[in-house]
Amino acid sequence: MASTKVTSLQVAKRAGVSQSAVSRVFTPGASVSEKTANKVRRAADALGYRPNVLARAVASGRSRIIGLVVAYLDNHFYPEALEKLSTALQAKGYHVLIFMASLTAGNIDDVVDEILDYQVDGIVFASVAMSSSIVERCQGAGVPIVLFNRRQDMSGVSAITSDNFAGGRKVADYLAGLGHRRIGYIAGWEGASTQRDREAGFRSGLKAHGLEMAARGVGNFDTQQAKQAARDMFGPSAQHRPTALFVANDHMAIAAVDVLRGELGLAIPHDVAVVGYDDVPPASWGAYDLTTVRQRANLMVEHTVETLLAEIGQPETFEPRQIAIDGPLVVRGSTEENIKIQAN
Amino acid sequence: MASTKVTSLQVAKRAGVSQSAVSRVFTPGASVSEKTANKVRRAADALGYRPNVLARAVASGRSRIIGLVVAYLDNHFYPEALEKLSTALQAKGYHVLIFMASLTAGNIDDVVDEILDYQVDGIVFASVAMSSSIVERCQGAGVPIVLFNRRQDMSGVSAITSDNFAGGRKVADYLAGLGHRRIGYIAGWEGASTQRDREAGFRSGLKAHGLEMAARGVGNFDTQQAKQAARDMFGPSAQHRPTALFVANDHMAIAAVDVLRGELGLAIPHDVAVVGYDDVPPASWGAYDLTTVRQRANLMVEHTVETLLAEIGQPETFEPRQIAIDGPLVVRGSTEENIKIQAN
DNA sequence: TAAGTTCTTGCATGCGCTTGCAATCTCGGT
DNA sequence: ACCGAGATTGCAAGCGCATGCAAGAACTTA
Repeated sequence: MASTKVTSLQVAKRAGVSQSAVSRVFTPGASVSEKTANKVRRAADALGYRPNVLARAVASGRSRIIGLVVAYLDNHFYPEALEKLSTALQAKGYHVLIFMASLTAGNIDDVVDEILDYQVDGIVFASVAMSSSIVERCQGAGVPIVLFNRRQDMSGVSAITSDNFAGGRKVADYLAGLGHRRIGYIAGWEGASTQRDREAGFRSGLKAHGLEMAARGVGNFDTQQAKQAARDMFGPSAQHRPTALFVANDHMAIAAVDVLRGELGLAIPHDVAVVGYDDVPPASWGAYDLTTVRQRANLMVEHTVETLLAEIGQPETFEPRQIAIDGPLVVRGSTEENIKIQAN
Repeated sequence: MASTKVTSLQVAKRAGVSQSAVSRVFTPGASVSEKTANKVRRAADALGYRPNVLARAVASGRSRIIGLVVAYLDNHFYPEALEKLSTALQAKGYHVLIFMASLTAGNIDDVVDEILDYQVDGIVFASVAMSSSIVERCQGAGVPIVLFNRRQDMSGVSAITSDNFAGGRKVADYLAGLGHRRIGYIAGWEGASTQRDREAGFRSGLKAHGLEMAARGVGNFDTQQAKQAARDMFGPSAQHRPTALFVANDHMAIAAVDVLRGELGLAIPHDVAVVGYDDVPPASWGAYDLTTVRQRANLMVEHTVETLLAEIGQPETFEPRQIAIDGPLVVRGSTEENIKIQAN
């Protein structure tokens, strides 16, 4: 019904109250009597009035917009997280403004500037390499930030990750427990804490069993590189092939499986057992049935939202949090023949 | 360096010009001399000034925010599209505010209200069922909309899709050409034009070859339902199994393959050839190697952006566009034994 | 019932920026 | 050196809403 742009002033006139009264009615916790609130609501409904979020933002200094910086959406873990994050924030009255840090700027710093231009109330960095200049900029602007799926040992910024060290360790324990003695590893990108922690945990686990990494390739979280690493490690020219392979994430692990099985004709798990990390949906698909460490996206998102909103709410008393969420090892057919208990 | 919130007024003072001069310097196409522009830029840099996008938005009525409504991100086609869309819009100076229409409201109408509250300059609906009330609301608010991957035969709203009819037809042509005579189909959700068009094209293609659909299941774009449909169609109790199966999208096709191969022990393509639709990344993974019709996400996004910006730019002279982009049939190993020419 | 509280409400101002308008400049042409 | 067209510039009035403040209303308490 509403023609265009109904303002609070129009509602005020129709309701016979002041504009500020209207504003108060739409501001939770403001002081208004039931009576005027009703008058205002009636008028607002009749006119189809809805507060202008942007005007509200410039007036109040709070935009209820959260910036999300994300590097790539290839790895299915991120769309999943994005979906949950957006939904969770929506439920709290916030909304997500997306910024792709990938191809575009190359320079995350530029992206951060763009975000700040929008007066966001907070920023979530999903798997993005931080620099101290970024942190400074945000802190200078008084904008809380939280790292998602990345840890940074730097001036108190909050970071939510899964417990990658523990996860890596679990993999080592598990594979060693299965009797494997020659275990290879395909690493992710060194710049990522997820990679470093997973590998550290894995090595620590191996060590505890008196083992060492039998071979190491680098995939940089890229499928092509992961494939090449798998070829190098298991190809015809390779000697002393590992009997088990841990890959730093599922995305690469799947690529590796394709090489092992499709190109090299190896049977999984008979010739080589494969373990990934993340438990993205494709990991459970029949053709891969990949043993992996689950990242509990739900929990991670929950903590991310809670942490961010906590800091937005109480900037001065807020203490940065570094949360690492433990996730279970999900055993599937890529490591044990008999495992066919598949849920679905 | 900047402490907090540098305003145009501060820049103006420092540069010795009026506040409006500063504004003009940061407004492309405004009238400013090189001389003052330089003074202003120098001052702005020194102070670390950046225009407040929100204030600009309320003053000018243009927010440079595009709302994106998306139902689910499971189907990998959407993250991909989202990534490209966001990147493309970013390049044009716009940004994407995400709204999940899935679990949350149930009621898309509420989501639309929320979006409009943000004074977005336009809205992209990705695979969302539209209602005329939504369209009215947006038109009433003067906000251009474009449907992505959905068509709606309704009051001139723009819609960008792939040419699903042609795609379905190609599949029929192709399978018939391979000699298949009993071909099954697993449908998507009836409410989606993609489903209807693909099926219509497919049927039309079969007919041209003197064939009819040999079996039909319904997957509603959901993997579980697709699996069940596959079981029903190819399970032990089924008779006259089709020799080929067309599934309305890759997401379901992969699930179907898992059932056919994993549960029913059928060989693909020997026992049954499978074709999907979308060409999402997993379709090309070694374990599936799925023949499919490619949706050219890049082109679709390009047209979406162009259409939206065209309408934003010239609302009065704009003519709604319905664009259907043709995509090639990508032949892989799920339909022909010898196809192992895989790009990567 | 009067004094004292606690609630409500309107006023006025401002958030940071855009933009129509009118005044001022700049310059080429003669 | 003078005039007019076009380019610059500052002024001031908003954009739609939030919010401190002070005045008025409503409610307590004795």
